[in-house]
Amino acid sequence: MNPRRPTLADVAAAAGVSISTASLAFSGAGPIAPATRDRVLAAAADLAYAGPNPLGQQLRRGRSGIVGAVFGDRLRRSFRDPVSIQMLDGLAQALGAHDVGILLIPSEAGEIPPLVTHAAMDAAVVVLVNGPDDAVLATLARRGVPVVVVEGERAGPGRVAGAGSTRGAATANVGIDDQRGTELLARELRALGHERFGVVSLPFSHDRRLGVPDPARDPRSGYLATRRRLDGIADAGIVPEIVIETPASLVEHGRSAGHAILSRPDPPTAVIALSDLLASGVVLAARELGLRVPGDVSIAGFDGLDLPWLAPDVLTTVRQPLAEKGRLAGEAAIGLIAGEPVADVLLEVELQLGTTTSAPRATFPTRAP
Amino acid sequence: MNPRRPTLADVAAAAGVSISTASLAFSGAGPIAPATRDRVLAAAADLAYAGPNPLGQQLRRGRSGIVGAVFGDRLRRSFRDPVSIQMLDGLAQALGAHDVGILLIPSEAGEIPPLVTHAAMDAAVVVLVNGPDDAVLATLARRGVPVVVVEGERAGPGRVAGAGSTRGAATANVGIDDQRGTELLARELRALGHERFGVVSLPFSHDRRLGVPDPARDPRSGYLATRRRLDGIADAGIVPEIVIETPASLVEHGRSAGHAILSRPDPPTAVIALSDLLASGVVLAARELGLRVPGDVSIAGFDGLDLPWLAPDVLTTVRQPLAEKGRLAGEAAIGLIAGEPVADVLLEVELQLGTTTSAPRATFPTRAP
DNA sequence: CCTTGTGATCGAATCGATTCGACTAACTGC
DNA sequence: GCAGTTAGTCGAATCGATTCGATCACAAGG
Repeated sequence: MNPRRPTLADVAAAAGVSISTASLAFSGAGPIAPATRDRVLAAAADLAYAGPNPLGQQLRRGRSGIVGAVFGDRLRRSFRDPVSIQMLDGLAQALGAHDVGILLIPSEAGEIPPLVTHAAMDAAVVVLVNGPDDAVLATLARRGVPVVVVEGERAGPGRVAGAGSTRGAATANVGIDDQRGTELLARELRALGHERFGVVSLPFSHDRRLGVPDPARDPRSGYLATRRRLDGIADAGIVPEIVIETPASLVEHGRSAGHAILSRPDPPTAVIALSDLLASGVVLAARELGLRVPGDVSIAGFDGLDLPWLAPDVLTTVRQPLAEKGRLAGEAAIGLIAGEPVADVLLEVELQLGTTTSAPRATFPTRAP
Repeated sequence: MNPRRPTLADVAAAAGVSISTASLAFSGAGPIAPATRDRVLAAAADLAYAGPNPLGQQLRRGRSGIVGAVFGDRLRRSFRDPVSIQMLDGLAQALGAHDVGILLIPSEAGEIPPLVTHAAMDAAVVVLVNGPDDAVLATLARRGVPVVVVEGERAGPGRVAGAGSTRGAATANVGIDDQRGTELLARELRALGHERFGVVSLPFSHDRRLGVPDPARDPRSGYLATRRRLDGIADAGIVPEIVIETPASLVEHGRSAGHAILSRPDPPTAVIALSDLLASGVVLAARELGLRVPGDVSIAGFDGLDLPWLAPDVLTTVRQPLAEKGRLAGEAAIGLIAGEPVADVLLEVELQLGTTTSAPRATFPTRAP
């Protein structure tokens, strides 16, 4: 159709000015006579020139205006979870305020997506990290891409980025206090009088399965947030009677796990699920089994989501500031790109009591109905 | 720290070869002696050179390797809907197969996001379009970005892209047969004996509200998919007793609308919701009002999602191939980028009967319990 | 009248790669 | 032994912009 899109040079020629002047007309960075600018813009309109080619700008500036968002799974799975979405929403807000775009990078287990190795990005936000030696992090470090890790290794005071031989670029951490969250929850349930616990866990590692964890697979090599939440339960001095690992934070997995736990001969009186979606599945399972919540079994979650379909029940849970977490991750990325020193962030969580927890049913029936 | 990242020129110098030869060592496009290549790669490893700078490649190739995905709303809202997610998942798969990344572009009502005007992209996928004169589409056309429209204007046989003065780039359409979908659904309910209908609608336009539609606002200027689904109901010869517009496809909005419709003095016997999420909210509302589904009221949706929390009910709905739609949109984008002619796609939908619809309760009670 | 200052414009270098055409040297075939 | 290939390498142009420093004209100041 058309031989070629017009370039700044074409516009300059048509307006009878030099390329540098034409550039000034668009960027406004430098003195230019209003008449000249108008002439250039008129010529641009004439040629249907839609503004400077971003590719040229990017090369010149050494910036792509893009931050990669690496999620540790297929989008279908990651994004069925409102937790990821709210995070992403906060991230988009923070980056959008600086005209920075988000490049979506789903990362299947174990593989390094080509986008991680080849795509242009000024920084990356990596969510759901396995260990600190994650291959994705290593690749990004080698490329010199500044990285914000969300829910990764807990930051120490004197933390230094870039392990190994490769001098990696700057790194920042953003996360919540998972461990304290489940500890609060577990202590609360203990205080209510519960002594026998079941736990429905998030996946330990990329190697997803459903069932009772295999001791041979060390949870300590798995998702850090999962490990911390389990540790929090242990911190409260609780040893669960049964732990069931799920392949993902989804209602249906919670439901299966709930059935597995609650249809045992003498089920625990309290079930802690490591996410709200899982917990809501456990509530559904309890209802299906004819158990009253919290009369027969107390159920608690983690995240603080709105779960409209659980009405009239309201889940007892630990609220974490999800959008805030995303926003801070975005701002950290912006800071790293600007070359500023960026401090690690650990967000506080908050116990939020709902209607799904209460004291366990008495072993000896009381006289009240 | 380090003065500057090494470039291909540095590597070439270190290996004692020319820049062009060094380039060959990485790209493999052209003859090169194995020994030379090894020398170059060794030098690269030595300098911690992580491969050619994408920015340089992009400028040279004239391709960014990025497709923009424009969603007509905040991510938080768009992505709380599994419909968008599954689409996005299919899109990511198709584009990922060609090493093309997705740039996320949330687009608030009315505004043109800066990313649409400034970001580098080889093509764009635009979802949830208002009218064909959408400002975003116009901007992309002016920039010469090929566009795949999902759920936009229905394609005619001799469709020509680029309205107005700007010779826009190529365009393709991908969508489903919404109209036929709701028509099937409505006919089915009619065949069951229903005569009095309520409709819970998706938003008509960006101007979101909740309530009975204002006749002053012409739905014909709003979301095309919403309009088509309403038209399908009309095609079945049905005039609903009440239509309620919701601000978004979310369970809680369906629940509110369900309460509004079902708590009327003499409610309709069948409610058609234009999405499954809305329909599931209506089911919840019915349960809360003590109505039996489908005994007292039949409820149907649209999309064909898994709704685990509705168990043991299974929604009667119209299944649309969501991931497939995303995949096809991605492949269309790839085709447009390659400059191939791309045909419009209209995907078939399928009526899927569940447990939430049946014949209406008889006006004269039958003797059976 | 000459100097100094300033606003407007331009030329050329630069960002980091790819790729075409030219050149060299070694190798084949007669 | 010489013409014709061919594999390997290199120089230079190119992609489309930004930006620094130089130039030039004109006005103000002494």
